[in-house]
Amino acid sequence: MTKHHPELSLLFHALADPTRRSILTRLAGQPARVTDLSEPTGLRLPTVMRHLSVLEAAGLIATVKDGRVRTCAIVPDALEPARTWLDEQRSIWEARLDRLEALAMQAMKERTE
Amino acid sequence: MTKHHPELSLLFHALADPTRRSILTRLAGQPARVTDLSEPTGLRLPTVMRHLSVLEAAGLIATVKDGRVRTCAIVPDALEPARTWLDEQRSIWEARLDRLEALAMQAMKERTE
DNA sequence: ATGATAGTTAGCAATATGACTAAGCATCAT
DNA sequence: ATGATGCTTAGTCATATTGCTAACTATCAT
Repeated sequence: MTKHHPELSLLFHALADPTRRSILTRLAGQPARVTDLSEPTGLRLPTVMRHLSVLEAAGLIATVKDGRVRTCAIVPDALEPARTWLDEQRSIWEARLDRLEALAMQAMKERTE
Repeated sequence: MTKHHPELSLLFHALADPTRRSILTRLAGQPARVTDLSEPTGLRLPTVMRHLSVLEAAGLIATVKDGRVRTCAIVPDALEPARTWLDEQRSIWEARLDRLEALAMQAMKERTE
């Protein structure tokens, strides 16, 4: 157990920044050039580039350069590992709750005997 | 749009660290003392404390001190905001895919005319 | 060929992160 | 009352993050 999941770390880290999340939601609407992403955020181009490379390293976006224009788009399935992990945890955490409940019922039962 | 979600940032940031994820899965099994969490990770107590305070700030765990022992436990619903955000994104991203698909079909249709 | 446009690279500054040691404080057991 | 135990605080260190400016490269339009 306790596996290393560098992929998950990259993903969650990428999602932890509000600027990057807003870039993602922007790209969810439609692909965009780097400059298009710079304007609404009010950030300079190099700063946006940094965020894009973090997103790309996490597999959340893909980019292609055509002439001097780089176009960025979301990678639809990229969120799956995060979702999967959250779901796994939820089921484990719920199982724990069920056990607690069972213990509580056992305790009540014993008290009435 | 483009709301600030400090809560989400804290959550994702907390989940981005493998040590913290392993602490969470450890706690999912059963509550534990700080020392119990220190041993398997091989980290010193102050380091574990730091991670615990990050987890607590994100609302992922709750701790109580009884005598000199602090007991840590997961907060079952704490992952919900993350799950909700991921689900929202997925539905938006999928809607975008549907639109792309519609466009592609339109293009094919026009080509055959 | 010149200038404007789009992106990139390099480097800086402030702050945050993640680990540690050393020392302190508050119990608990004897 | 004393020592061991469990946590806490303070302070250090190395590295990473997030923003910037300035200077560079590559393309496109004229």
